[in-house]
Amino acid sequence: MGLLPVANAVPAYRDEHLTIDFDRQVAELDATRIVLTRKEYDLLALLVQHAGQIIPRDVLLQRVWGYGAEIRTRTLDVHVRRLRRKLGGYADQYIETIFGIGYRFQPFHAPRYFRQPLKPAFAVGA
Amino acid sequence: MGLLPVANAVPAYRDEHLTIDFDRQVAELDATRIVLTRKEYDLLALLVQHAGQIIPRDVLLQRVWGYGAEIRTRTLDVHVRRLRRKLGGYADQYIETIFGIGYRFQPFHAPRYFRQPLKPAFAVGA
DNA sequence: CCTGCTTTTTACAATTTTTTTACAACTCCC
DNA sequence: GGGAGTTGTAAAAAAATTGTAAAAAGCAGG
Repeated sequence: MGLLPVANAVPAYRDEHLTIDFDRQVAELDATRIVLTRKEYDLLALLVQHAGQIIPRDVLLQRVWGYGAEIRTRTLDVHVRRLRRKLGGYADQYIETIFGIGYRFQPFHAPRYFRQPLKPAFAVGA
Repeated sequence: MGLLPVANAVPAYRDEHLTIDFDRQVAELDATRIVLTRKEYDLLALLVQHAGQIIPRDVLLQRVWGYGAEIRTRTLDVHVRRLRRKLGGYADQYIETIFGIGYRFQPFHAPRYFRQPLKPAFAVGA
């Protein structure tokens, strides 16, 4: 008699502060539910499901919004901002901006992003 | 044991204010019978039998009305409204709207679905 | 075919979410 | 440091969803 879609059970994401139940589409931060709108959830879920990987803007816009490369919009930035707010103080720990490329979700303890200088930059003195 | 075997005895729902006898298809609010039409009862029963779970609109329309995804109607909203009216002052405690998804019945004391005010994000660092 | 009740539709108001806009702030490279 | 390009942000505008009252449509029993 199972009538509610419980078909494909995707394992939840969980770390020290954040839990995301992909089946129930529910997120918790420090054991308190954070209420996400659909787009917010979709975006967060996509990022978290690829934790540690940089996801380019155009991929996010394609997967969450269905937008093609020709569309110019700031809605991704705005949604990232709202997500970050809802992630409270851990926001920048979790969602990194990869300048010129896109965004990356990192588990709480993961090493942060540092851009690789193109030149070896050995000039120590100054 | 029981001299009068009850066919399929589904345990009734019961909380501080509301009782629903699924076998007799009868509901009581604060010990007073509330008269429900068939559709109203079907809808309430489905929600209550999955108390705590969000049930999407399309699932409700499928299960109670037999409608497929292509049908566009407001009858679900109207029935929810009438149910709420009959649930008196507890209405919004019991039947939550999950925007963009569907509805959820919550037992009287269950934690509610509400949006916490996004506070200005305390500096979390140690 | 009336009558009373239930259900659905309609039309619009209210609410919530999403997108756009406009500008500030930032990054990178010269 | 300066400038072009990118991202952050608040606020307004637009779009989508839900709430509601009232009319219309169905449906049984007489």
